[in-house]
Amino acid sequence: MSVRIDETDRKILSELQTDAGRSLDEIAKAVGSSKTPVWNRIRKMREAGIIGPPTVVPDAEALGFEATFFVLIRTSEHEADWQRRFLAALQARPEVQEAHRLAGDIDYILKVRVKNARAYDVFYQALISEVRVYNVTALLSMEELKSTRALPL
Amino acid sequence: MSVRIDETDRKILSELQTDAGRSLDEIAKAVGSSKTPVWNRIRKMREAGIIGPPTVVPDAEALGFEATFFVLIRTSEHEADWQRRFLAALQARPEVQEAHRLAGDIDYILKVRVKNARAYDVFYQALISEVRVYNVTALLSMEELKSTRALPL
DNA sequence: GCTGAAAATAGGCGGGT
DNA sequence: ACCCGCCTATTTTCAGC
Repeated sequence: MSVRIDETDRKILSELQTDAGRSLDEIAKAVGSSKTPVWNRIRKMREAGIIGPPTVVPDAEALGFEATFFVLIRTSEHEADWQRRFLAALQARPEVQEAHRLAGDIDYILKVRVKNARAYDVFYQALISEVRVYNVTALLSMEELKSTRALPL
Repeated sequence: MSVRIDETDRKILSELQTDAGRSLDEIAKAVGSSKTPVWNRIRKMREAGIIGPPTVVPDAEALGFEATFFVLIRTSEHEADWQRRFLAALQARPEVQEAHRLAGDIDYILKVRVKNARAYDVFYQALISEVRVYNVTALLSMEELKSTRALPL
């Protein structure tokens, strides 16, 4: 399932992940190639699922999402059914922007974006009423120092 | 500096943050409006900085970035100069995808994406050689259950 | 697999309502 | 402020090399 990506593909991705709004001509010039081959490579990478659709990142602060929490979760339950319900709950809640299953002491970490601390409490109460967790620690972000999804290609 | 966003703007943002690749006509139809007003609203939101340029999210796994760490950092140093250097180090390192200054016990959390555990160690050694930290805990992600930057508008 | 051009489509802009 | 249609740029396809 691993895909072979050459240097040109990497350059194209690098351009797209910083600004996908430019014309093919500009991107082609930036990577030292021409329109058609660049277009073909992008199409192939889309089909291979290496890149998703272009998206726009809204400014959370400007839209009133002023509270970000990182939530560390321990659970004592590790049965398949519990996991399935927990996963479904995370997927269903739009305030959960990231969810990872971890190795070690802490079982899960979530990144939760909400309008304010009050809204976090609503989320938290709803979550623990849906699935049983052993211990939850919420870390409140005071300042977002960096936020990107760009990979160092 | 707060911007007034009405229901139509919210709908447009909602469309754009899931797929910015569709034509203006399609988006206009989806939000129940027409080309010109939608275009004007998008332009205004871009100018106001509410949305950045369209970008494409590459599939990290497919590109060989197979290790994600969440790094919890405690420090004893809180002088302005230390903070400045720490911030500069984070900005300069492309493997740092997120960095937040926290309230409470733990001072900072980072999300670090690297090719493998070995690469994380390289990053870690480089970081602690640049800035002094008191305590570092790395949480290794076993599975990315959810990852989005979309806001619930 | 690249080039260049042709066809299809969407962005951008002005006038009208 | 929105709707409509024109013009232009860009995307997408397809021939030939």
